Amino acid sequence: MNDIKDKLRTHIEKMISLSDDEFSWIYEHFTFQEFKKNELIFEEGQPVKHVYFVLSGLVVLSYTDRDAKQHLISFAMEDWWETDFVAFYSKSRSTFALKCIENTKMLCLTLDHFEKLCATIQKMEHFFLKKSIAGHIGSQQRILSFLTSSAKQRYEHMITNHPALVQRIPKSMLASYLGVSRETLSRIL
Amino acid sequence: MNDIKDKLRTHIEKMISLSDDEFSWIYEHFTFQEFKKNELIFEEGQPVKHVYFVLSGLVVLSYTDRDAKQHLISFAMEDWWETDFVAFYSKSRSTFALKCIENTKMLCLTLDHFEKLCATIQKMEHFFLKKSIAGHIGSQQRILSFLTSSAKQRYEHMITNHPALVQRIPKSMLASYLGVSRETLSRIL
DNA sequence: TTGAAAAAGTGATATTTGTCACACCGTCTT
DNA sequence: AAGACGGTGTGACAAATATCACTTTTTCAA
Repeated sequence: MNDIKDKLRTHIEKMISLSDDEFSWIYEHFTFQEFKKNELIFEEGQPVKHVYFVLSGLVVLSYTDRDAKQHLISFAMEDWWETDFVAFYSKSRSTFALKCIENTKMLCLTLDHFEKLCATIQKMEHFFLKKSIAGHIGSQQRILSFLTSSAKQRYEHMITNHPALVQRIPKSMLASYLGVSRETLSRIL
Repeated sequence: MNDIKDKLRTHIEKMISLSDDEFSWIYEHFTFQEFKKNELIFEEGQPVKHVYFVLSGLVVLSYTDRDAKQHLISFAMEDWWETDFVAFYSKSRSTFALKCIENTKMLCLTLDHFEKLCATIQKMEHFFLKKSIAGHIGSQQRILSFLTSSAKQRYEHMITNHPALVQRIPKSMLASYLGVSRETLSRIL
């Protein structure tokens, strides 16, 4: 249990510093959950009650279009925060699914607790602002890669920038994340 | 001048509420700047000292690749915040250029002032967190459009969701923003 | 008013990528 | 050991999009 607390604390303290009391109080607002490989955390049409902090394992956020084709929006591994942010913040139903690629341990934070943390400890609002900005910048970089790069270049970019992630996912998933067909990715290699 | 103050205040108060004193103090941290059509606000390689709040007009954030080809990352019109966020937050040099498509009036906020506002008035940190989340969600939607949609569908999506913007920019720019060639967009219409 | 520059349309062709069909391989279960 | 299944590779062909060259239209300033 203490390694879980440490993991969250170390993560938050990369950006802000907290007293023992502050951290203990913060930690009380999270719940722990464990999921097995291939298990669905939530799926399309369901309410999204939490934002998830990944302690270990790997999850993927996906969208299924009218033709039942799956599109992978993002992966989240250790130290990442993930959820369907639209559904989470507006307390509405998800347009995405969140699924485990590996056995995964997560800390879960409800919107009410998220807002309570932000309102009570300003440093936490600051922390989440920084996280959100980083997320925004990451998304902008991905958009730029769609605008400027061929499928091959996007693949090579993944290999150099996220080699650990590439090792852990089947190539068919990587293809979907990169926005190319499985077959095209196979020929690119 | 008062219409400028009102514009900013109305914008911020859509999300949080402020006393007259609070707003006046906040407003003092901004500087006003006016640019002409086609003027560069900053370009690749320059430091980015401000985040810009667009009062009126239209600007575009762009990236130029090794082949000197321009790619349009985002547009910002009235009530939008824009800058090269990487360069702004890290006080480093820009990889993007910010250019005026129309005569544009903006309010400018330095990083130091941004941080001072956030640190002093928690509501402002809350405001910027909400803005950042909205930006992140917008980027994720755009990524999803690259994953799921053809050029034609992306174009139609723009027409229905940002008709005002489409009217104000040349089709060649719209093409670049959508990630297709000018000629392909022309044939799609 | 007119001429230059910018923006937009179009035909011909090349390139990239998707789709479908099928083969191959390893793992897991029974 | 046999069969089922997921993941992957590949050939043939179709569809989408890029590129190049050129024309037409629009805009705007001298």
